[in-house]
Amino acid sequence: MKIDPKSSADLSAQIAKAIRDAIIAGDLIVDERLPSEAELAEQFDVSRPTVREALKRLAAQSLIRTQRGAFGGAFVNRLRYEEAYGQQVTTSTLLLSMNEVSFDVACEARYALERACTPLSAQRRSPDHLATMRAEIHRQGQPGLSDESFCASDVAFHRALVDGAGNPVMSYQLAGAVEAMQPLMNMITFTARSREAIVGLHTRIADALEASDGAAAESALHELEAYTKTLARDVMAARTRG
Amino acid sequence: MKIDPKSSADLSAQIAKAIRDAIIAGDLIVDERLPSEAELAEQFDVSRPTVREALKRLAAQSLIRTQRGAFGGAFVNRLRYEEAYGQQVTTSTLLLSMNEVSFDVACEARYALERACTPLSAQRRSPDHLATMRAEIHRQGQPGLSDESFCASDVAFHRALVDGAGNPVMSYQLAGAVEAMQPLMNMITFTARSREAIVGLHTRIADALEASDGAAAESALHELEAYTKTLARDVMAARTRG
DNA sequence: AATTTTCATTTGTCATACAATTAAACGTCT
DNA sequence: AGACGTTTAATTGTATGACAAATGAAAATT
Repeated sequence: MKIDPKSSADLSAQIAKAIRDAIIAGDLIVDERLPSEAELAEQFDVSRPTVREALKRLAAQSLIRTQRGAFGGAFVNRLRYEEAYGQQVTTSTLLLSMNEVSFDVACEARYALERACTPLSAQRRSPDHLATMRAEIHRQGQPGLSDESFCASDVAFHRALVDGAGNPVMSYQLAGAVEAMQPLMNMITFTARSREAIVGLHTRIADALEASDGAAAESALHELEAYTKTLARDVMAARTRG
Repeated sequence: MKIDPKSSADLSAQIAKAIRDAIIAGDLIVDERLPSEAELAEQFDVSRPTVREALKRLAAQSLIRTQRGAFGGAFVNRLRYEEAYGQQVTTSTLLLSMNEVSFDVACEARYALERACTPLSAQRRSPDHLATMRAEIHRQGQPGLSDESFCASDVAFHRALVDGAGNPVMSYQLAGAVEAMQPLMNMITFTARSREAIVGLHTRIADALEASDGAAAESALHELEAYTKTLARDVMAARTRG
């Protein structure tokens, strides 16, 4: 685990990279304790603040966790799905907000990936998943629900759909695609009429999954994608006129 | 932009969160310069090393970049697809390696998502994408190619397939799913016979995309998934016996 | 006008010190 | 002996001050 003295990069970045590579390569295993900051400083021949900056970089990626006190220190962190979700969502959200991604492009990606889960979800969804979907559908039909709550419920519904596929890797991958869309969706004003249409499509999806009919669910998702794009287009048009 | 003095979390983590939230909320826009470290230290009422640790956390997520010298400082970074790819791949790779995800589960997720790109790729792939795929297929047929190079070429092939969909958000989302599998794929020894089978399926996929036949491409991808799982099972079986 | 020099600003790094936390080791009392 | 509080050593968290290195602007010089 060495650093390149003639590199132009920050020392803390180099040290972070060296440790990160060691973790990825399996030289440092989960829950293994890294040397103390003082020891690392000596090993890399830098000061402790520099080592600390490197460790904070790794902590920001959830690669390590630190614990104070005697027998504390920095430990290789087992990356949990939950933490990975969070990073995925943050990254995806920023990517969408900073790169002028059109609503249609983001929407297309999201629904295409979601449809990929549908056949599996039709086979494997548990009664729990179905119950969650039904509950969210009911919630979406409540009058007086704010647009933001409606969106949040929408995300919960789709998340249940994705989780129904019973593949945690897919759930993780989809988290970014679905949740990162939420800020974009929040720009839409959902009229009673459009909510009714969406609830109808959600019901069709839930029914199809209950009947283990993947194709029907996929078809409803296609329609939902098209309808969502239409809603967004209307919002844009109204905004341009106003 | 405030921090909570009674929180138990590290000050640097709180400060990083405050700035990150400001970026996500749009209070700090792309290329905007943050106050100098000294000013931030004063604003948050902490020392400069603490501020620096916070900034390094943000730099690790590519949220900011720093520049030395007069009129230098920390700037809000435009998150590029390339950087987002990198983080996605790192996170996904660690997730797969640390959570004892079975090969089948990872493989299923990858091919399911990839199939989601196929119909779009069949419609939109450019001659360039096709040429890349053909080139990689040719490469994969070369005798004397190492297993690692074969895997790398495989990734390049599938990446061209995904990019062919012409949706950068999908390409970004898929980067993790495809590249994170590589370490798992590298465990497989590809015999001349199995390479031939894979090249054959790749050719079918390329042909289907050239003919704009999404269904045929999807079908070939399904077979490729099944075949890959079979290969992995054989390796596992051999390892158990040996 | 072009070039060089100076200079102020800012990040990068170092050294040192102290506070806060924590678990183990130790000692005391029952 | 065992339960329970106390000390202690190790380690991270934070602060202070200093200097080096880079960098662009401004001033001085040719």
